[in-house]
Amino acid sequence: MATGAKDKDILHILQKTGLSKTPQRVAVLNILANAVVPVNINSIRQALESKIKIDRVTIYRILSLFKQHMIIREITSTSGTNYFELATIENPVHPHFICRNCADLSCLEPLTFSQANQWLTPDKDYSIEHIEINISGLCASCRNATKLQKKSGNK
Amino acid sequence: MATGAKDKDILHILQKTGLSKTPQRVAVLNILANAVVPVNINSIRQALESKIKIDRVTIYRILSLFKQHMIIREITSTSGTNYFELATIENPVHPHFICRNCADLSCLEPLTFSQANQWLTPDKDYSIEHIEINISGLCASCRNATKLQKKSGNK
DNA sequence: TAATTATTGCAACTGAGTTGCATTTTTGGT
DNA sequence: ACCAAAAATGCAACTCAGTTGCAATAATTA
Repeated sequence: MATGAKDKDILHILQKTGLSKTPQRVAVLNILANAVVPVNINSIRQALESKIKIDRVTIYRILSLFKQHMIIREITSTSGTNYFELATIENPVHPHFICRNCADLSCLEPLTFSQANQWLTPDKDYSIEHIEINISGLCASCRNATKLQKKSGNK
Repeated sequence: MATGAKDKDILHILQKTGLSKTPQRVAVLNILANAVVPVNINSIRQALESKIKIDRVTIYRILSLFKQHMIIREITSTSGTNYFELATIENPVHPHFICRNCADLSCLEPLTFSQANQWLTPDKDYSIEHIEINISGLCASCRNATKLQKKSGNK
């Protein structure tokens, strides 16, 4: 996202959803709103440990709450921990790329829900609520690093 | 898949990849080859506990090995545990549907790797090796159950 | 068949995510 | 601004998936 969201915007989001605006929630939402790439719990903790007292359980609960209220989306990753990103109209559902080497997660070109929905719905016995597209391989930097390693003859 | 794979086919797969054919590997591969839907470790354990002595660590190691040798694909699920399915030409990469209520996983219409690749590749700095599309919502039976609950006034 | 190599089982561990409960903080009415 | 009720947080302890080290066992080969 990296929209440079201001505190005013953050408070507005919480107010709109009827959630009480505790320092912890504001802080977590701040991180999510200013994140360039989706973040996992560890990076949230790390970013907050110098700024505010917050327990990891609290972060889990806040993220769960935000997800319930559709403020954020959860991205299932193969790397063991899940990632989160702000769910706004400006940031629609899109595929993600996960490097199998460094486990870095990045966003790919967005597609609208209805596009994806239409594309892969043969029948409609079930109801589609969430589409998640995860792509893995090697990111540019890991790819180059691998090439260099091969050239220099390292393992 | 449910291709009704015979023991002969199973042994052939192992032989082709140069893996030694231990009873444990044959047993696990048998389950995967005859599974109608992708299976997780727990269902593999359950299916095998009356047939053969096998430790859960061994199952993890066998699955990891099969994945390395491209015999199977791993499906990341939001339900906490991952699923596995046979990776054959007859069973190409395809989206999966996970019910948010009962966590049942089922397969949707397949799409070729190149279709998906072409569709969502804006640039090619990174190298795509694996595409995973997970869709969640309510499956037909959970959807109906929910409707019934609402009608009868239960929570 | 013996020796080498690979595989399995067991125990113990790590790390993500959850739960119960006491304490603290918000909130809403006065 | 204050106080009671309700909600949120912190802490400890837990569950469960997946991993690691190592000794015991089974498969391969010569």
